[in-house]
Amino acid sequence: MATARQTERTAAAEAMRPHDHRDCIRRVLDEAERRASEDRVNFTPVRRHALEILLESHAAMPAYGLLKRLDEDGFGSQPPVAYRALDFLMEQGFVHKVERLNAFVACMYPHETHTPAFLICRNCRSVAETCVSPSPAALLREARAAGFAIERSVVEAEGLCRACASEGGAPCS
Amino acid sequence: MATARQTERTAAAEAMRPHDHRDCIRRVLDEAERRASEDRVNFTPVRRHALEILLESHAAMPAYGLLKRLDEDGFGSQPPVAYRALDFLMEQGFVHKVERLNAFVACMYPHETHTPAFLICRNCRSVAETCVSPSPAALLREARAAGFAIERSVVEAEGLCRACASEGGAPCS
DNA sequence: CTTGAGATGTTATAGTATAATGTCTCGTAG
DNA sequence: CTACGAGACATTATACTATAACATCTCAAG
Repeated sequence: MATARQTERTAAAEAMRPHDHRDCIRRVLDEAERRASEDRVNFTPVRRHALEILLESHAAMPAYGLLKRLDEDGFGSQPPVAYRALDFLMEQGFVHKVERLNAFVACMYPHETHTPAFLICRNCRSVAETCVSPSPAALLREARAAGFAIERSVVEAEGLCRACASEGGAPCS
Repeated sequence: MATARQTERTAAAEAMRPHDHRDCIRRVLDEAERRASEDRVNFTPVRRHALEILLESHAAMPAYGLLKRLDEDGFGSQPPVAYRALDFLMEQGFVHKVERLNAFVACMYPHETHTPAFLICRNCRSVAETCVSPSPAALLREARAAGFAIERSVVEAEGLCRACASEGGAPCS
């Protein structure tokens, strides 16, 4: 597990650092492809293309931003086009919704179910996803005491990424 | 700190259990009142009444639900009425937004700044707030490695509360 | 007095999401 | 072969959430 831990430790740092983004895209897209065919789900062109669009950056994209892109690329202009694709991608775990932003990001860890945690830059909207352990022990204790069955949870942390901080809060290039 | 820990351990259980809710209301309202006068902020009638409305239950209330109530009680019918009151209450830490629901709940711990964690029933929308420790160590490590400065964070856990589970998922009475 | 900040009033609009219904396609059971 | 049913997609309409922009009021400090 040495490599896994290494990856986990530096995932957010990597996501926020300039890097060859085509690698992210290819890696995640391949994995999604594989999972989809394995699970016998219908990874149609509009769904695949929606994922590709979301993979283009680590920033969260609003549904209507995605819709605009899909429309430009000939997939239709009505809201359900985007929301249906997003619903599918979220069901498969390929995409997460960042509630704080009402926006969506491609999952960087599509290979495993997990509790996502996000570092959300309030300035440039970049979103670094990290794999943290499932809900903290304290929360699980609380839930058990309350007879509450946790089905899914998320951690959303808002702040300033390194790039925006060093620019004094100015927008990212 | 024995009492504090006791409280912390059972907070969610208490919130989700039937209880004399007037105690919650009075306790939190008194505390808010005290804090407001201490901080010299203007706890105006509409702001106070908005908090009272949110305190009436442990369920999350949408902004337009609050607005409807405020309107019925003579405080005006336009969206800014509700959103301004909510902005104030959130700034003071008297109210939290539950992003998952686009809805608002009165804070049960208005006496201290904290990282809220919510147990959100997907069925009846009841929200139990618990005081967990600030962001888990793993997330802080990630953030530090990424040069990301966390300013605020929240944990939102969705699931089924005891009441809804025992009713087979039927709505709460 | 006056003036400036905070609170509120009012109108308009932007942004997010889903309901409801119909059509199309394609695999498959009969 | 063909009728059926499920899933995907098309289309229209509408509901819900949130903020911009500007006018007015009030009251305490200078």
